[in-house]
Amino acid sequence: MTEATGTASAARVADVLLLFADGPTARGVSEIARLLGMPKAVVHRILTTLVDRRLLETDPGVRGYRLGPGAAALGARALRESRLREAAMPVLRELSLQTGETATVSARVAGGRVYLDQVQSPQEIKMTVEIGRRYPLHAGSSSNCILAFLPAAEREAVLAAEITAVTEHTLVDPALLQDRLDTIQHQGYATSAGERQLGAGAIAAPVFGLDGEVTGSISVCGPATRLDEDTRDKVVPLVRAAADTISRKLGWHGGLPDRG
Amino acid sequence: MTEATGTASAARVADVLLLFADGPTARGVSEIARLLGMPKAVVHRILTTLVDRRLLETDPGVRGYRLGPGAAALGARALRESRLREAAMPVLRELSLQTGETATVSARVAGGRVYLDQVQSPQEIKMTVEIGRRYPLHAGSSSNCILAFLPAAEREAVLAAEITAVTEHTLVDPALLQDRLDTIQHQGYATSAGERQLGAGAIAAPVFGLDGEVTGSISVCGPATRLDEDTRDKVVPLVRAAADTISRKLGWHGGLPDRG
DNA sequence: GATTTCGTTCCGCTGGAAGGAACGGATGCT
DNA sequence: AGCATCCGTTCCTTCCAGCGGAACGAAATC
Repeated sequence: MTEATGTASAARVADVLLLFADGPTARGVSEIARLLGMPKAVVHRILTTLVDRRLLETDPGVRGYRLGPGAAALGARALRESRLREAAMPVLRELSLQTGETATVSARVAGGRVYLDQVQSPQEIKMTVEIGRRYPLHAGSSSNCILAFLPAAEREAVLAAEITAVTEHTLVDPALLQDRLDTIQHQGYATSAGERQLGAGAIAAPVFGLDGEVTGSISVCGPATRLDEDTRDKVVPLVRAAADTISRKLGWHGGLPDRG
Repeated sequence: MTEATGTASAARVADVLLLFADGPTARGVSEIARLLGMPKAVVHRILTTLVDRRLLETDPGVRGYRLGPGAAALGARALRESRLREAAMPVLRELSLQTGETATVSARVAGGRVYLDQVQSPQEIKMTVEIGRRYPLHAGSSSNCILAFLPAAEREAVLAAEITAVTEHTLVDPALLQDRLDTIQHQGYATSAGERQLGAGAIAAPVFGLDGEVTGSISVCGPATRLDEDTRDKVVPLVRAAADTISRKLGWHGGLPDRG
């Protein structure tokens, strides 16, 4: 929204581009102009340039723009060479081995988080996630983990925004959600059951970067029937230890207020 | 290079971003400024903005910038929802079934092409490609296919640029390469053996978009020992037919000069 | 310790982008 | 069919935001 850093024109380009990260596959000039509060002429010029560079492409019938192969090349590399992902994967392999469930790693992005990668459970019935898909921060344990450890200002901005139920088990009351975030912040991990996907359970812990800010989270997830309260006691310390290991790999060197 | 369309400032942003599509993982301000011929101050401002939007992130020791999770979110979606990919995948499944080899689909991007997706061969010894990785247009059959059907101006620009050998079997003489491109354009498909990767063989055909321009290519690839001259005669018509099917799905409705 | 090279900051000038308005085509509603 | 709306695109003038040369401190190299 506010652009204090860098140049406003570059921010406009980035904002236009990021609009394509979720929502409808194709968007039109007027729609984008309305969403970002820019004149249509400006949006049109930016879109033209991005098409020229193949970051976007025009939809067949000349109605609307969508992501192009240039963005694909960029993103595939971003996924492949993410520092968080590289630090997490060996730890996740271990974690998946210990628990027998799928282990995932997510990174914080503007407006939510994305799954960077996963190590799939060897079991026949298992949970898998969609790499690179963006999810909001208010539902699910991987999301809530990030939200709970965000700087207060950013956290409140998310809570103030509209909260839409993803499933019937999503917490939609901001006050209740705030309570849960307090608990998560206090105990250093998050659990969830069916908030983002029905029948799924997960245990997640936050990952911190060099500067001490939360850069993402990891989770162990599977069918809710297997991740019951008994197994949870066994899994929680494993997930927390794994998250710590990854944070340290990223250069983080601190402690959590109410942790350990 | 030349920016006649849209705005120059947006083009600068796109160019900075696209620089991260290949080459070193992390790049510095001065390096980018040198590569793009911009003042350091400008590059620095753009980078600052892109970091703010999480399309880029700063490397640990504050030395250099690299792709961030925002780019990952963008690109994952671009791959997932590419029209070319969606049109190609069912056809590639069929093609892989018929040939027993790996089938791939590539899209043209600035400075080369990227693999959008593949259907892997069921055999134990098989060839696989790296999704999202960018390759130059002068080596390999998937690449040459695109190059051969590019508008003359663009093709000559590629040929004029420096041609570096990827393996010992890469054609580096522009004249010889031009001859091959003529052949490909004439017969409507391309074959290669070990140009991009030693021991690998491939048969590729171009895919055209609504406007009749080549938007990418598909290939059947595997160990060179299995893709010999005998099997080639069987595979070529299958690949050509598959490419035609995909082109038609994309709204293309024309014929090739020396084809059929 | 000297020197190069880095990332970052400052500031005055100017040229390119902004953006309101108008156009023509497509679509949908009555 | 006629009307109204909404779309993408283009035009043109005004002005302010970004350009970019230069200077700075830090860090790496020799």
